[in-house]
Amino acid sequence: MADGTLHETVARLLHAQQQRLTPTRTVIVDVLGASDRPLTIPEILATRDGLAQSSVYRNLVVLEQAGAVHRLVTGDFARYELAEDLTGHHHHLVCSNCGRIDDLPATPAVEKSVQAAVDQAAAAVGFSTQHHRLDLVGLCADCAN
Amino acid sequence: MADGTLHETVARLLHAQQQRLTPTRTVIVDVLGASDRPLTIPEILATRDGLAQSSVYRNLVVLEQAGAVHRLVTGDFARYELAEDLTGHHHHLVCSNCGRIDDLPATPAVEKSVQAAVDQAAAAVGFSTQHHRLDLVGLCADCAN
DNA sequence: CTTTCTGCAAACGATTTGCAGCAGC
DNA sequence: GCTGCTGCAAATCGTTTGCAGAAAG
Repeated sequence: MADGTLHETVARLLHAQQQRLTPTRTVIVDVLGASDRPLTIPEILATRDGLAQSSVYRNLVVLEQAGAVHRLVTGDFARYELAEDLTGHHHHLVCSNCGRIDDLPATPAVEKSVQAAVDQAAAAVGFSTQHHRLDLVGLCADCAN
Repeated sequence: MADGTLHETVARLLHAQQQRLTPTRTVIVDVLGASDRPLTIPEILATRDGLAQSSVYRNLVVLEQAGAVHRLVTGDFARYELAEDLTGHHHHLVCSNCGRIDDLPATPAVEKSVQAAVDQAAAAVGFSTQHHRLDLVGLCADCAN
């Protein structure tokens, strides 16, 4: 997705919540958009000087409520990524040794069978599925040696 | 799994780490084993009187390191369940409205396609998969109305 | 007896919030 | 001007840890 389009899309999501696309929010969206994996708050802060920690926290809440950003907690602290509407559906590779998390683009074959078989089982117990999360836990290339 | 067998299995896991199956640990294992969904610390504390919060936290760490208990963080705080070795592989139904999490037994069909297709994609980027986590996010029976 | 477990209370650290100043409309 | 955003510092809250007594071997 081109940057211009990304900014426009986020701006639209924010406006729907009576929120603006401020400079700080633009920076956060750019940082997340430039990464191929979910980032922690310290990682976001480290990319640019002049970002206040509390502002990043606060804006991530706003961006998450607007549906532009997704929060995920796997280890000891939270990580953030652009919402799948903006980046496309994907899964995560979680390294059980070093905690690193990478993105793995979804494969159509898996998606289809997951949706079909699991949604059916879920519906049987009265659960209406909105979306799913699939994480693979194992050793990343570095930790596997 | 019969209770006797469960206790024996957990005791064996603990002994492998030079740890004992103490009364508090037995209680925790029983509480988790009696539940069909992962429990929070407050929920565990509420089931029995006389449990000290710090002891529960400390013993859950020990039980997790021994491989008897699994910790998962989805919302604002952690939840615990018996390890899949003891309960069998399953997925989670996460209610996006009330935060409730229920277990969903794994279906052989999905497992097979997930393992095959996703593991292959992961291996292509140098990742060696140990296991996977599949959560369905949506509305539980109560919240769907 | 020595080592481990327990419970209390204090410490910790990631995240949240109150407040005063600044920017946008 | 009024309303919302920012940054600082203080508060919050789930979780961890130090310590002294109790329990297990």
